[in-house]
Amino acid sequence: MQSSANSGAPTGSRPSTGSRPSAASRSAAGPRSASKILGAARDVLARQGYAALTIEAVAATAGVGKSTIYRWWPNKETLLADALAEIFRGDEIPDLGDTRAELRRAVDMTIDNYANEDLATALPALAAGLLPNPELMAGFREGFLRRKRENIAVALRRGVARGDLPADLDTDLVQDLWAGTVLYRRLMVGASLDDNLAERLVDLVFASASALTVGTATPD
Amino acid sequence: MQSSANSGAPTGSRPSTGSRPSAASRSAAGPRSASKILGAARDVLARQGYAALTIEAVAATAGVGKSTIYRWWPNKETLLADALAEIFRGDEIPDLGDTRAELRRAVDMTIDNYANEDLATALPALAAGLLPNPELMAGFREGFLRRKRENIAVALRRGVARGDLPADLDTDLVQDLWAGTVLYRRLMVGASLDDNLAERLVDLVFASASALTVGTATPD
DNA sequence: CGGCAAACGATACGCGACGTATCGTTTCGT
DNA sequence: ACGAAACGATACGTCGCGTATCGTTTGCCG
Repeated sequence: MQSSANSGAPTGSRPSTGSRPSAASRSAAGPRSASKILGAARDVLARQGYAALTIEAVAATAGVGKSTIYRWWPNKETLLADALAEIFRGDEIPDLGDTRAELRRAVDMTIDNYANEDLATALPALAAGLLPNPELMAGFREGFLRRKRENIAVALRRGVARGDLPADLDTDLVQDLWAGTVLYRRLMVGASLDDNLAERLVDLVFASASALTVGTATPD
Repeated sequence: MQSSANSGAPTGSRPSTGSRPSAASRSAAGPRSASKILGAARDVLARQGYAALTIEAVAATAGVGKSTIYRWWPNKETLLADALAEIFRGDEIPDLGDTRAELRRAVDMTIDNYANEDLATALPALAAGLLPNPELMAGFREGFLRRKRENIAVALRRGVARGDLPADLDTDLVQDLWAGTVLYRRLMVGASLDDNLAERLVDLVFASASALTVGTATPD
């Protein structure tokens, strides 16, 4: 589980520790309880579901005062964002020598992330909560999405290098397609996320090279 | 705007009026204020945003007592579901004689629905709120999604009949692809929903017929 | 080793929203 | 004109957010 390598400082827009890593030689303060708190958030989510995921429940579960949480995260959303960033997987895709196998792995990873109902609930709820606040939303995208997407983009580019995918493949659109379809099915339609879906989403990329390139769709 | 033809009884699991449309000739009790309330919900959403969309705000805007709302909708989610069902468009696609033009119109309609930030926020927030309650979620899918999707499926089937699309096209998957990508871009990525995107999503269906059929993806 | 500042836990508070309950009033069909 | 259904107002209990206060623990630095 490499995506949770960071168990450190919260990203709650009040950087405290992380912001001046060089200036003050020592001390400079920092949370002693961040990992305990994020762990408790995971716990509450897993055991009692998203609806029960309140700051007060997390504080109680972590054996921590509410004030400690609010000292490091400005609000519920930022805490939840940090907790989800640790839960959702977005690992690097190893070089398997086989483009199709790598892409299948990328899709499977997305599907796994949504397998749990509480995760599938928490992510859109969080995103919707963040949307009206551009600053928080930007932080969320940076901390939550960027790395995962880049890891998959690397695999896509390997496929391009192998000649299996078109040189001007739009790696962003491909990922939006995958992740969007999976999210939409899970959240809105309630359809199953099975092997068949995964396989077809991979097929799609191979079958529709012309529509997934970065150029304009219909050059005239 | 044909999708909002129903301005009538709420779907809040307490059907009252709507459930026996034939039995009692008339009267039989029913909300006199449903349309006022749903209109107020639209109003609050449009004018003050999703965060301000509370039952009490809707009641005040509608000039209605809170109790009247709770008399017909068991909770906030069901009211919101009915309000959104009236707001989001899902019209029939007219027969234009041109498959590509019809599909483009379908995609544009989805994009339009998400153009407004409050709508783009409200829908995933609502869906996430309903997800833990299967009964409410089922009602929402029935009342909100089914007609819109069927209208688009009709256009897709016309394309099949014209020979422009493969006979075993998976019309559900196609729609998940479109709607999912648009939702994901809007909600998670923050990317623009422009003509280029619409055009490429339409292209995708034409270019990847083999991956979008109802059969198994990889027959062996 | 002693001191000090940061981090901490507890607790109380104000606020707003949900959802319930009560009650007198209006509407409307018969 | 009557009565039932729908209504509006209002008060209430509960819960969770986020703030504020305060005394206590921790651990680094001299």
